[in-house]
Amino acid sequence: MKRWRPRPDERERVARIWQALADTYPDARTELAFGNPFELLCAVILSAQCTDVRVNLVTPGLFRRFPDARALASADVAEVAALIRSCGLWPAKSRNLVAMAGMLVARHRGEVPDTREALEALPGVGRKTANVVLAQAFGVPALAVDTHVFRVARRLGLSRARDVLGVEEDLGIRLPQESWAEGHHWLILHGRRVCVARKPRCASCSLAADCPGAEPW
DNA sequence: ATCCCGAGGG
DNA sequence: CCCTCTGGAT
Repeated sequence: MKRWRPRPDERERVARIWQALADTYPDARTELAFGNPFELLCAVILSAQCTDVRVNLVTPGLFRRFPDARALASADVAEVAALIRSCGLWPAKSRNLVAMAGMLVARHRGEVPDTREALEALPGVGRKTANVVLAQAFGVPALAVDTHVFRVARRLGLSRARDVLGVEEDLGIRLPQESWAEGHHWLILHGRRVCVARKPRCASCSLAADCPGAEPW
């Protein structure tokens, strides 16, 4: 089995893409600002299938009532559900939040672990959520690939954009070291504002010069 | 009607 | 691989 290597021209293209995203979305860092890894982890779990606006609406109340893993671990699931109801998927999310906090207390002294294995072992935490926490809370090079990121990568025609791992590798090769925390947000914003699912606004896309599918779609 | 800052389960 | 779970946006 031959080891995959990015072609030089694609490396340069990806570098240009990151630069364009950085220039286009200088406001990305402030969109999700949380005080500690615990709050970040909870907020990312809440954000599944739901906009950041609604997440930011419920998190203040949630964290005031349950400030840390120890408090949340002994919470009544129904009370958590009531606090996060407007975020959607609340049956699973509330159950997972309490169970997740319980595991933080039982296995990690109430702290958020900093390894992929430990994070993905938490209930309600998959690869995407683990990558967000790794990158934003611990500065670990990990690109979170959600449906927005995946769609953008696919339209850009990146060589391994057939699956999530391929997208991580395609885009990760040229993400600047100091930008791991924001890279994910740039792509999210781009996927929401410009490279939208139904009718992408290619005319006002800052990546159009490097996108093979700029016109049709 | 379709899709989404997913994950778990069949 | 498929499906379901919520509510909101478009």
